[in-house]
Amino acid sequence: MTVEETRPRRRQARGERRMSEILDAAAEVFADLGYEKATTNAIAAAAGISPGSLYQFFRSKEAVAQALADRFTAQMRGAHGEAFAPADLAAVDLDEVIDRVVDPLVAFNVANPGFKALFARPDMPAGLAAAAAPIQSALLGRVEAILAVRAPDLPPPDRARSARVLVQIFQAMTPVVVAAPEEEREAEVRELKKVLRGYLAPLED
Amino acid sequence: MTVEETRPRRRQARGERRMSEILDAAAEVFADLGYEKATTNAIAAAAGISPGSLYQFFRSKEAVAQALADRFTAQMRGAHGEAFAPADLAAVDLDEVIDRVVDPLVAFNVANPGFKALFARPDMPAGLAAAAAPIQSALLGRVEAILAVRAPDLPPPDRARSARVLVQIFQAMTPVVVAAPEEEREAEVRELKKVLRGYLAPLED
Amino acid sequence: MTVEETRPRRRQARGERRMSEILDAAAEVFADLGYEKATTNAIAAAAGISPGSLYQFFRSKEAVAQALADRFTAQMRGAHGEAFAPADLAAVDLDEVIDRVVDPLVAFNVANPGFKALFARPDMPAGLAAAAAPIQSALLGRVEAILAVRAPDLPPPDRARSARVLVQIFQAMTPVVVAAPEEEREAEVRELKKVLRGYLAPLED
Amino acid sequence: MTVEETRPRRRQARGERRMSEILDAAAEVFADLGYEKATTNAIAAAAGISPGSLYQFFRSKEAVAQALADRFTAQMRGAHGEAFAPADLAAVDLDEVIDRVVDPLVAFNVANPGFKALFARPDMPAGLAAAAAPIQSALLGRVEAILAVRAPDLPPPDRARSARVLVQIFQAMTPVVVAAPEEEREAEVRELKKVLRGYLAPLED
DNA sequence: CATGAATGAGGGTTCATTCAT
DNA sequence: GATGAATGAACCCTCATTCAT
Repeated sequence: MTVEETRPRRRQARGERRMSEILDAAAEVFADLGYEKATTNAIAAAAGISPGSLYQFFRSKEAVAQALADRFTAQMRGAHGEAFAPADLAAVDLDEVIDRVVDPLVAFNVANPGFKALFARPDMPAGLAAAAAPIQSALLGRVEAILAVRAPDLPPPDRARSARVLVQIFQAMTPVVVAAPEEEREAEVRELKKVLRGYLAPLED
Repeated sequence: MTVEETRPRRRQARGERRMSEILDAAAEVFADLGYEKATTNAIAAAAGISPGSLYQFFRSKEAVAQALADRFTAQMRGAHGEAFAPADLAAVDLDEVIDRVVDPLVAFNVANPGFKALFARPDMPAGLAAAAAPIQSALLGRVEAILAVRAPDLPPPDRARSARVLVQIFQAMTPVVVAAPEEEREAEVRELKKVLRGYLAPLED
Repeated sequence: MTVEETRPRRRQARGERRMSEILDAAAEVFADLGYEKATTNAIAAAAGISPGSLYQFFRSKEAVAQALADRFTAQMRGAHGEAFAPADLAAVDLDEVIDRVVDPLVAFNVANPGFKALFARPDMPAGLAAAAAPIQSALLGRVEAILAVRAPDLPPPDRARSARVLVQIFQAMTPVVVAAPEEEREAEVRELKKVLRGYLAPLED
Repeated sequence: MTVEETRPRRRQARGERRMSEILDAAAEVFADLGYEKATTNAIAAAAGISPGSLYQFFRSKEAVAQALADRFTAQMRGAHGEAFAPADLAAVDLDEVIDRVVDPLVAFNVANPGFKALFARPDMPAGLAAAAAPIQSALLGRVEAILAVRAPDLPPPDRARSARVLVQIFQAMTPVVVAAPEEEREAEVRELKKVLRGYLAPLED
């Protein structure tokens, strides 16, 4: 009994490990070559498996990217999950609000350079954009929530647009921050925050 | 004499028209599919010619993209060539400075939706990035020049960085502006300008 | 009347000159690149005409090679036409017989490097080999005739075979002779003659 | 252990067999059509595989020809490897020397009709000629060695030239020998030997 | 007749995917 | 489950040939 349960479980566990390894490899290859130029054979090789094995875990190249997107989404959610929780959001300084939102996001992007490398590319199958959507909309929702507290007079439609603008700014500057050498990263982040602040401050009056 | 001169001229004219048509088609196809997925046969078909004909005008797929880049560069230079000229740049209102820089650029991007579509993609051969570089650095230089006048106290290194940030913001938000439906474009542009102003204003003191 | 006759004649003359120029160009290009790699456009360009014009004179690439072969054949016939004539063939020294046959052939091949370059290649359409056949068989016939006089005891079938062998030797060594630098050509020809002599001498007894 | 070793070995064996089959097919197609006109798809089809499979074993069309050249070289080396060994080369009859050199070479060429067909063509990429060079120079070297013993008075430069001439004769006449119908082959070989003898004999005095 | 742009079949090669082992 | 050879459609590009001017 114990044996019978253990074996499948081990199998499953090994399978999940394999999938994870494949995704690691895929993240690397996608980051290096871009979605189009990355070959499934290259991903399989980077994962130390055969092309055939890759297809035992993923139905297609796109499915690999999808799964990678999902994993990124999950990781990201974890990364800044509780950042916004405090109810005293209204009381705190604007700069601190920005810090609390931006810092974990930057940390995540620095830790996962493959993320932007994959999703910044507009040359991916439609399905991929969909996979990236949840994370985008989660971020959007939270920024809107913050605006609702910090700029209560802003009419909802304007609020939605402003949130979009803020997210856009962030996403535009992230690649530069990630690509910057360690010692200049701090300065780049400061600029990013300046931009956000310059746009946010007038909304708060 | 007239005849002898006319014939080559006509030929040349026809050739240039064809090249232009091919570039139009290429802009469309590249915009739709991205550089990698765009096939030379598709471009030829979109231009209403045979694959072989395309190669009478362009040595390779990359050469087509190169030529397209060059054409964009030339068009863009024309589009906002004199926008910055006024020597009274120091006297004028910040909002007007922004208007004078942003408006022609937006107009160009709206008129040439393929531009961003092609150059936003990081999956292109090295040569292409080089083709896009002049326009980017021209823009950068002008923004720096403006900063030199409007924020003379800013140390040059900071000035360079600020210019980069401003250009980045612009380039990040342009796709949204271009993609927006006619009736909302104005509003999007307003937001873009707000962002730029929010970042610029503190630098001027 | 005079006019009516003159114009066509001039036309014809010009046409024949054009054809000749094309063949000159073709000989060069074929010699440089080989039959397969030579493009009709390259031949036309070398002849200073347009691709379309080439096809006004020759129905196809193969036809050009055919005509070139024919011209070579004619030239060659002229080159050593009377070399064998003397009835005193039986009296003369073997070495002189060889000289009288070999020298004009070598001279022709040196003067027309394109000849071997084109016909030494086995990658040509079947028709071309046919075009080269007459010259080959003419040469063969004359060598047989010589053998008939110099080695009258040789049974005809053996004679034919020997003739073939002699021609083969000659054709095998010609490219080397042609390719040799001026100052070594003489020595190469001497070797060629030695080989021929070594094979011929025993037949004469 | 046995199993673990057997599997890769089988794989390798199958791979080598496939490579060999492809080379067989290539030899045929190259022989029929020449290097240029031979298409990789035709080779693949002749080998009973798909175009893609061919490229699993050979990086390019040229690589196929290269490998074919290498195989020919190896086979040929084996074919007449020990033919020249005897130290009593000086004592033996000239005719027997010729027999011992010519017979295995002829046998090889009869057994591998594709060999000459491929290497006689001057229209191949530069790399191919290089692949054929070793065999040529090996033959050349051995002939020179023989001359050194049989015609010791010949000055080295003359010896080199004579060796070249002998090899040339052989290579020029081989195609005819190979192409000859079975029952006439013997006679052709006899002629070939006569030519060689006629050139060699005077050198020996 | 000349021109040279236009044609389009076909060549070498790649790669996502499948399948026999 | 794993392997990696096999597949074949599709890509970029060439070139012999045609045809409108």
